[in-house]
Amino acid sequence: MPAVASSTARGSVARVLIDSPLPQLDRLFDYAIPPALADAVAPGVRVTVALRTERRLADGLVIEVADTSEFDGALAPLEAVVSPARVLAPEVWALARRVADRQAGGASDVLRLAIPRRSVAVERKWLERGAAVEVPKLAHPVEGYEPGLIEAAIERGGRLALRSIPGVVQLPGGTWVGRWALTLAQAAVRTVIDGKSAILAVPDYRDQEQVEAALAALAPAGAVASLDARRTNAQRYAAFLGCLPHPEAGNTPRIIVGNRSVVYAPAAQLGLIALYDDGDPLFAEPLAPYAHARDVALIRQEQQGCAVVFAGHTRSVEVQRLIELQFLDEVVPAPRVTPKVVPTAAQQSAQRDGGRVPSAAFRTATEALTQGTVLVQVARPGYVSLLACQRCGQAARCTHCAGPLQLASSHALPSCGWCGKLAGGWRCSECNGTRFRMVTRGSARTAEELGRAFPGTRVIVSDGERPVTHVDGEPRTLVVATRGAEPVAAAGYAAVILLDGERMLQRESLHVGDDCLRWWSNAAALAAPGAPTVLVGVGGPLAQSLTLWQQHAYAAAQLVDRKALGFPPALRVASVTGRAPAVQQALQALDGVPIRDVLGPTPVPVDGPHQAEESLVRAVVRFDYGVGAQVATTLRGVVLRLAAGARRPPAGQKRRRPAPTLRVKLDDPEIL
DNA sequence: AGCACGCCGACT
DNA sequence: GTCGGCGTGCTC
Repeated sequence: MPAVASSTARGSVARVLIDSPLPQLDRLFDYAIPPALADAVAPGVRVTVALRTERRLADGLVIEVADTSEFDGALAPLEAVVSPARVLAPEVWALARRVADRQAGGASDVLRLAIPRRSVAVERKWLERGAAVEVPKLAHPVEGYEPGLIEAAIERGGRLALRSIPGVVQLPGGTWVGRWALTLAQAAVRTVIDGKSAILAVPDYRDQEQVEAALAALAPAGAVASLDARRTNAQRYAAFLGCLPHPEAGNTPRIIVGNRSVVYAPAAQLGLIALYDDGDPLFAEPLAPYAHARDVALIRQEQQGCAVVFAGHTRSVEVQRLIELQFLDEVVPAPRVTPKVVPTAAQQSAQRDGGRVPSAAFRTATEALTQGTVLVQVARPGYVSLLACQRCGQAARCTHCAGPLQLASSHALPSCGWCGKLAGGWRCSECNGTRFRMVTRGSARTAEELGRAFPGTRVIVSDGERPVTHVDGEPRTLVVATRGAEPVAAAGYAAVILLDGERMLQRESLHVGDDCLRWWSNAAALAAPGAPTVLVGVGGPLAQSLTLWQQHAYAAAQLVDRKALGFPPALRVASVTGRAPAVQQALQALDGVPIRDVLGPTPVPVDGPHQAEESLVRAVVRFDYGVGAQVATTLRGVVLRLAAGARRPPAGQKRRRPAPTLRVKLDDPEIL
């Protein structure tokens, strides 16, 4: 390759991050800027560079333009500048680097979430025309809280845990949205009027639609950008470019709405990041390095001094911890709004509904149906379902205790719901059949049953597959929705029946309680003022925190438990998965680090069509927040060393994809 | 990941 | 002699 001597001319060196998931390449490489490209090279532009040979080209991003290089060797020249768009803002780079370091991962993997794939046509249009950005003229106070409190926090870059106001509200256009969405929109509008951008992150697109509707009522369309994964890449890229400072138009504050990855958006003059319902598992990034949007928001708050707001009807244990550390300030609605929630026992069901609705809930629903629409929340027809003999339909029973057999997941052995024994060689007691059939009571079945129980009623089903976003709220209408798929009813529901509480609680997970409370609270928040919410068949502290609308009390109690057990978020965890020697090496490397303890290594159950030969083990490391950085860098070092030594199997052998030698996952919510 | 470099066995 | 096998190591 034509080597260029280390140059000392002004701005002649480009520091480039190579777009690669390889840990060995997760650092900056210096390239000489050929005079022909000097005008086009700037921090944040996409480039192509030669890697080791002229023929091997890689994509990269210019991080910095410098005068000299530390590299003692001849710098290779930049191959080309892909486009003049500066897609990586300096502050987003700083964020990505910090997030990657914290998660023991690579910055390129983080940037994949921050920068959409390039679309040439979209980019050309943007460069030619720019984006018409309008700023709302009228400031709206953030209503329903102590006047000026939230506005002041936004201005000073404060950190808030905001209890959302339950209920629904009608927007000037006529649409009804959750009251929480209006709060976020008002806060965001206030932020742009102050000359700063706002990022609003929501779990899914149905939440996003509500926020967008609320924003449409308060701000001109040009002030809002939507960056969700549901759009085509071209649409996302167009919205993304719209947030960037335009070469001619300059940068204007925006309101940027999206799902978990919107926390990386290139917001000009960032003033506010708000997350709604941060306990929703959708905020946990499933791609390496698995950074949670909540953590990213907190890092960005620290780096950029913007305000951060965690809003919702429930309180995640993580946010509760931050409140107790006085890192977040708690803000409650003023005046307080409390839905009317009544718990009821599961027994004494009415006859015609398939035995599902207790009489108290039945009476409530019957009465409410004359007034308006009633919401019935049911569990998802998931895997906590009962089993029956495939041949004769007889319910499958445990051979030891005659309890009902269940499936915990798609590929688990059936087990007894009472004694937990695995049902290995099960045979039907009636017909000696050996195969199962799942008996689920999904939303459709429930709808059918309820239709019979409430004659003359229109039944609308909303579930994950066919979600309904809005219903008109007319009387004699029953909405059967799986948890999380509840439509917004005009003027709010006349009653909300939370039907499958008991079944939802059967899932085994560290945070079933938190999840259930979140599902129930979000449904209860859709009720009309004064309309009853009936929680069926659940008692205890969980039911109490819902009926008193004091979800924070449950979170506080949970945190006490987690502290006692040494579970997150009382401390942090890292899971290390790989073949036994690799995991061993990782644990040895942690020898000098003051971690709490190590659980395992234990064999990882092999799922899917993988060969059992590649048996993997996993160890879980527990440590205090203070040593997080040390743990992350240590584990990253091991990943790096192993990556260097990793070799593919001898040629000619079957071509299986080489599993990553070591997978490190920090703060995995599914752990333990 | 790729790709080149390097150090041992069969060859025109 | 040297062509080319694939184990090793690096990428400005």
